[in-house]
Amino acid sequence: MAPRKKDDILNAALRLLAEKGYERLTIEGVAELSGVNKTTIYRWWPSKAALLGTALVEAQELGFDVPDTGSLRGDLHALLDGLAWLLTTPPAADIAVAALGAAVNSPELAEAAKGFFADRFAREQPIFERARERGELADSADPMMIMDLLAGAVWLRVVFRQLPLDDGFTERAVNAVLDGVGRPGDPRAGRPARAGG
Amino acid sequence: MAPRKKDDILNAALRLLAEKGYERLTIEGVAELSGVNKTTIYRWWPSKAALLGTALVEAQELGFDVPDTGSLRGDLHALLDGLAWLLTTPPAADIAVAALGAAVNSPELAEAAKGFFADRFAREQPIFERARERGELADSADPMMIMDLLAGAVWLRVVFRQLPLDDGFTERAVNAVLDGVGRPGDPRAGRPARAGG
Amino acid sequence: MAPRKKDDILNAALRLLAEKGYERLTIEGVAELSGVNKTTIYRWWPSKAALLGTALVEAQELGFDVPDTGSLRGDLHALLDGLAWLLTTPPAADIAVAALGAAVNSPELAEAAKGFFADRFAREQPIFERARERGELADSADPMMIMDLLAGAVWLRVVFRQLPLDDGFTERAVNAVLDGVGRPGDPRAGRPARAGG
Amino acid sequence: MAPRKKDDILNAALRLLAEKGYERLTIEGVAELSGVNKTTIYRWWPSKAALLGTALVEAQELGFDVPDTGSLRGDLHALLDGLAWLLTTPPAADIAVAALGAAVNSPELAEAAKGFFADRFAREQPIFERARERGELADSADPMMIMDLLAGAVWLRVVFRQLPLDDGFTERAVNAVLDGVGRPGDPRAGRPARAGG
DNA sequence: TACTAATCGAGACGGTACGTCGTGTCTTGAC
DNA sequence: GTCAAGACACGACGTACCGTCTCGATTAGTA
Repeated sequence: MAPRKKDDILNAALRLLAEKGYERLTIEGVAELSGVNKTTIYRWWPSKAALLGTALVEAQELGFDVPDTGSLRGDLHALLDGLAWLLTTPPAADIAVAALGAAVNSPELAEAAKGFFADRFAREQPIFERARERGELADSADPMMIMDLLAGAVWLRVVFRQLPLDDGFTERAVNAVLDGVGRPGDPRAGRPARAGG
Repeated sequence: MAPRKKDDILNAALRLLAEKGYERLTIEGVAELSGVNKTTIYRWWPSKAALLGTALVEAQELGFDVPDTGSLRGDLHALLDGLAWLLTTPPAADIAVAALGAAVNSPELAEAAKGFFADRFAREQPIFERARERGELADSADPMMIMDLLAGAVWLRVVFRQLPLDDGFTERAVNAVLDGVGRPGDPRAGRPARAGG
Repeated sequence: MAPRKKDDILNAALRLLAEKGYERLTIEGVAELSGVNKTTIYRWWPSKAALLGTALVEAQELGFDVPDTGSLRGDLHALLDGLAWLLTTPPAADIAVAALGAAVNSPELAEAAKGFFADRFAREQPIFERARERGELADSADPMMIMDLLAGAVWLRVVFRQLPLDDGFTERAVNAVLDGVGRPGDPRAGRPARAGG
Repeated sequence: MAPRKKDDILNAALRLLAEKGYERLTIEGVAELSGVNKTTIYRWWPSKAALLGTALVEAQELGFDVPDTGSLRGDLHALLDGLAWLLTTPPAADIAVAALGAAVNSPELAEAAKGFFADRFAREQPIFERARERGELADSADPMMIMDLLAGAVWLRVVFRQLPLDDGFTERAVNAVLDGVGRPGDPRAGRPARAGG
C-alpha cells in the first residue's frame, strides 16, 4: 500500500526540488538520491508532479500556525509575516516558490496548490470570526479578498518583482487593506490602529 | 544581426507556449512550426528561456493601455480589469500565465517578468500623479504597494486558487484597497462603496 | 550482458559498411536498419569503431581455412588465393577492404586488424612446420616475413594500385618469394615447382 | 586561377591531417588554421578528399630519390629503407599513412594513391634496367611484383601488424625476394645471404 | 591611374549526425 | 507483495560540420 522507503523518496524529492528547481528535478535523480530503483517510484506515482504533490502535502515545512493576537490587525500581520518567511527563507522558500511556480504548468501541482490555499484559508476562518465578534470587521467584508490581496502582494513582490521585502512591508500591507490608502488627510490613514473605533 | 525569420520563430514559440505550456514546449517544435532549422534557433538564442524572453518582450499581446478615466478609482479598476483579462482570456492568458509561471524556474524568464512588471509600473505612474493632484491619494501612500495588492490578488485568485473572477471582483478589490475593509458600519459617502460599506 | 538484437545490429553494421564505406556509415543508420534505437547501440559500444570491431570479430566472412596441400608452395598458393578472394570479391571484399582501410584512422579498428592478422598468422603456423619437416623451408627462414611479403603484395596491388589480379598473380608471387627473382639463367627461376628438389 | 593563400591552405590541411587523422580533419579546421574563410576552400575544392589530393601531390615530403648504388640489391635496399622511413618517421609518416589509409574510403584519394605508386614505379624503372644490364635480374622477372612484395610487406608490418621494423627488416625482405626463402641448405655463393642461407 | 575582373570575408542558412539525458515501460528473478 | 536490476523505444537535447548562398569589400592586372 505504500513504498517501503516512502519518506526517503519524498525527502529526496523535496531536497532536489529546492536544489535544482522543478524543471531540473528528475525522477532518476530522486531514485538515486533516495537509494531506490527508478521503477519503484513509477510504481507509486505516475509523474513527477504527482510525486511532488505527495511530497508537498506531507511536508510540514509548509504548514503554519494560526495566530491569535487579540486583534485582526495583529493576526493578519502575523499571518503575512509567516507567508513572507515561507517565500523568502531557504530552504523552505526554495521548495515553496518552485512548487507554486510549477503549479502553473502542471494540473496535478495546480491541484495541490489549490488545496494548499484552500486549507490555509479554512484554518484562517477563526481569525475573521473573532474579528467580526470583536467588531473589527464589517459583516459584508470578504475574508478571501483580504487574504488574496495580502498574500498576492507578497508573492508578486518577492517572485515577480524580485524585490526584497523591507522591514515594514507586511505591516504596511495589512494597514493598507484594513484602512485603505485613499483620502488624504483622513485621520485614519497611515497610523497603527484605532482598531474598532 | 537577426534571424531572417525572427517573427515566424517568435510567433511559433508563443503559439506553442500557449498550446502546450512551458515544459512541453521544445526548441525542435518551434523550429518545425516556424519552418526553420533547429540550429538556426540555437544560433540566436542559447536556451528555451532566452527565446521565450525575446518572444514575450516583442509580443504586443502583453501590452496594455494606461487608462485615464478621471478618477483613481476608475483608473485602477480599468487597470485591474485589463490584468484580469490578460490572465483569464485565451490565448493571451495561456501565454501570460505559462510565462509568468515559468519565470519561477528560470532566471532568464524571471528577468523578463521583472522587466514586465517594472515597465508596467513605470507606465502606471501618471495615474498616481494625477490622483495626488486631484487629492485622491495621500502623499504617504505607496503606489507599488497598491499595485502589488491588486495585481497579486488577481494572480492568486486565478492561478493558485483557480477560482473564476466573478463580475465584481476587480471593483471590490479596488474598493478594498482604496477604502479599507475594516471599520464596520462606517458611513462612507460619495462613492458606490461595496467592500466596507 | 549483451543486447537482445546483437546479431541484427552487427549484421546491419557490416551491410552498411559494405554499401557505404566506413566514413558514410552512421550509428543512426545501423540503428534504423537493425530496428533498434540509437541509444541501445550506444549502451553497448562507445563508438562506431568499437561496434565495427565486434562485428568484424564475429563475422565468419573474414575467416579462412588453413590449407594442407602437401607442399609449402601449394599451401601458400591456396592461402594467397584465399586472401586475394577476400580482397576482391564482393561483398566480403567491401567489408574487408573498408575495415582494414579504416583501421589506419582508428586505434580501435587498428587493434582489430592487428588481431585479425595475428590470428591468421597463428593459424598458419602448421603450414610452415610441415614445410620444415618436409625440408621445404630453411630453419632460418622467417614465416612472418613470407606472409608479409605475399599478403602485402596483394593488398598493395589491389587497393593502392587498383590493378586487377591477373590469373597467375598469386602463383607468381609465391614463386618469387620461395625461389627468388634474382640470378638470371638459374634453372630454378620461373618454373612451376621443383618443390623440395 | 588559384586561391591566393593556396600554400597556407595546403599546409594547414597536411598539418591537421598529421595531427588529427583523416576522419577528424575538417574543412572548417583547415579554413581557420590557414586564416581563410570556409567558402574560399569550397570555391576551389569540392571535398575534403580533393583538397587533400592537391595537398599530397604538392607535398615534397612524399617524394623520394631514386638510388643508384651499383647493385640491384643495394638499390632495392635503399628504396625500401626510404619507404620504411616514410611510413614510420613522423611527421611524414602521419601524413602518408593517414592519406593512404583514407584512400580506401575515398575514390578521389584512391586516385591520388594510385598516381603516387604509379609515379614511384615509373621512376624506379632505371633500377631494374640497370640490374638487367648488369645481369642481376632475369629477363622474365617482374619489377612491379618485386616492388609490390617489398612495399606491401612494409605496409603490412607497420600498419596492420603494428610491429616495429627491426633493424634488418628491409635487408631481409630484399634478400628474400631476390634469393627466395625455400631450399634449405642450398649453398648460394656471392652474397651475404640470410633468409635462405 | 582608374577600371574591371577575379577573388575574397562575412554571415546566415538547411541539413545530417553526433553522443547524451531523461522518460516511461517491460521482464526477470530475488526477498 | 514488493522490490532491484537491467534492457528498451522514444523524444529531445545542444553541438559540430557539412555544403550552399548572398552580399559587399578587396585585390590585382590591364587599359
